[in-house]
Amino acid sequence: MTDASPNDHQGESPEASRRRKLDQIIALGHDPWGHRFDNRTMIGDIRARATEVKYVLEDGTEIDLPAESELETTPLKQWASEQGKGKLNGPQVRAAGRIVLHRDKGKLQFIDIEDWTGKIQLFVGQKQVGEENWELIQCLDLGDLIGIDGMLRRTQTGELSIFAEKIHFLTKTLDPPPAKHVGLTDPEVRQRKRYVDLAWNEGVRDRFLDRSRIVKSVRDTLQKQDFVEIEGPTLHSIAGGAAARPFITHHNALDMELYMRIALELHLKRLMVGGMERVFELGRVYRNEGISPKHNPEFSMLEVYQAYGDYESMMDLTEAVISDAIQAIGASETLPWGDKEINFSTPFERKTYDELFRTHTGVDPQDAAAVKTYASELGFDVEGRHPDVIKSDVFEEKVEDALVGPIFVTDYPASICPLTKRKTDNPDVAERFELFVHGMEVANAYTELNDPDLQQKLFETQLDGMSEEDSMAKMDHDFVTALRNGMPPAGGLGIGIDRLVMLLTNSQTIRDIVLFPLLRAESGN
RNA sequence: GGGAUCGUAGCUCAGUCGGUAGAGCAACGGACUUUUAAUCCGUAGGUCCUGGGUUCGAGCCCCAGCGAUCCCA
Repeated sequence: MTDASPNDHQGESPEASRRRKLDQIIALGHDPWGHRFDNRTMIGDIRARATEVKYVLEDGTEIDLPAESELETTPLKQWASEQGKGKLNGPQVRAAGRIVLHRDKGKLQFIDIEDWTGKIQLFVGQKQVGEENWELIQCLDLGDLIGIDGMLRRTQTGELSIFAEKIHFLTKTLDPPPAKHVGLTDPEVRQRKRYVDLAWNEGVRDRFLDRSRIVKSVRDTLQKQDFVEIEGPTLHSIAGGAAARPFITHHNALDMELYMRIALELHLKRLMVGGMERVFELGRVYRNEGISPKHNPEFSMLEVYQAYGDYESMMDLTEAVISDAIQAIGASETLPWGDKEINFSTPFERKTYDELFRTHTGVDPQDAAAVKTYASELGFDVEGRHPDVIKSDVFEEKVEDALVGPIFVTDYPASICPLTKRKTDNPDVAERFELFVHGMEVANAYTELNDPDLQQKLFETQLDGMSEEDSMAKMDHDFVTALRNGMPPAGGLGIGIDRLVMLLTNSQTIRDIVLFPLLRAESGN
């Protein structure tokens, strides 16, 4: 070692210490930023090879080790001495990962490394790796990325470990990691520095990997049923298809206002006019509204359209999408939700809007005067408002939050559904359902309105007491023209992917399942 | 938009009545070749979110701002 005085580095910050080691790594002739590292085995796969570790007696007899569960109670050292003289032998392996724990016993170090399939302990001895490699090992810090060549064996206590023959330096981490086993707790920092959250907080990476599996599963389910995925425009000249305030932007060359899309609906329906009989899009939509545990301004939406179907075919499809997604993450039909549970066994419960309204309010949904009185007792502004708008306010307040589900709420008041086909025998009721789970709206589906004249009329009708922002009815002449060219009768379905992921991963806030949720810009930057 | 709570070492958190800024982990020096959040001895480390105010004196009290979390609209 050097002849530096004992307290040479006293008082240096954790970061300065890491920079000093970085320089030392360079001085030792290594690249602190590493290079390609071929032929490694994922740690999960290495762990699966534990059974290949044998105890070999002096006469060459190979004996299987006791099961992992027995090793917890019986020290391996004691077991080995009962078998007779011999030594442990296992496969030669190469791994790479981040240093997540470090126990320094002087001339012997135990280093736990982690890749995205698991963790494993490294047994690193000065004598075993040689003087040159040992000097490099003195430059390791928590968070560094290293590679290792060695034999897979077990320690005396039975811990599966790679016994290092050579350590390769792959990348220095200059920022000190958060407290071990505690990680980052400040939700703001966890979101701003998602890389740290992912690298160090328990379960975060798995949750986002589950999100990917769910999204893949949704696509697989639809593709198995011959739906094709398309990519519609995200810049719209009319922000239609939903009731929401859009983000507004501007195209310079055309000198025109454009809106970030708030829904996928109207372009997918245009495609059905064009003969694309089963289409879907799974993509981002943008709504310029408040941020809450259930709302991020940009979020992922699935919309599916099936020619010659109706809203009941969409119920079956919804159940298939969700059941398959649960399987894809290896979960069971009964999932935890905070201190409650969700039972996703199919078929989901189905109840009509009016039925639920009556149950939860005790008011006859057909009696507009009674509903109005009830609403004003709840403190709603009722004067000059359309009866169905009033009813809808009450429904949101008294019914939605009380729904545990999963439950399909069916048959909505037609007047608040300007894009939905009416029931043949009752034009006041729309063939629509919404799926609710623990008060959250997860899916929304219609038998699609394909009558161009009625569509035009509904676009022209602004319900009393409903602002343009609250209405789905935004005149879109081109869409009406499309319908005049023949859109088949169809079922359409929208699923909020973020909410589905929340429910399946027991995440109470959308910010835990969106990698980079919108945050205010950091001050000082 | 309104209300409540919070912001202290790299991380997690204490901080009493307004009176010299604390711990654990991480870091640094030392001991240890079978440890499991290793252990033991020692050392260093602070823009107490920002700006004002009250006070002999403010991490603490008051005002404003910034940021966050939760609830409500």
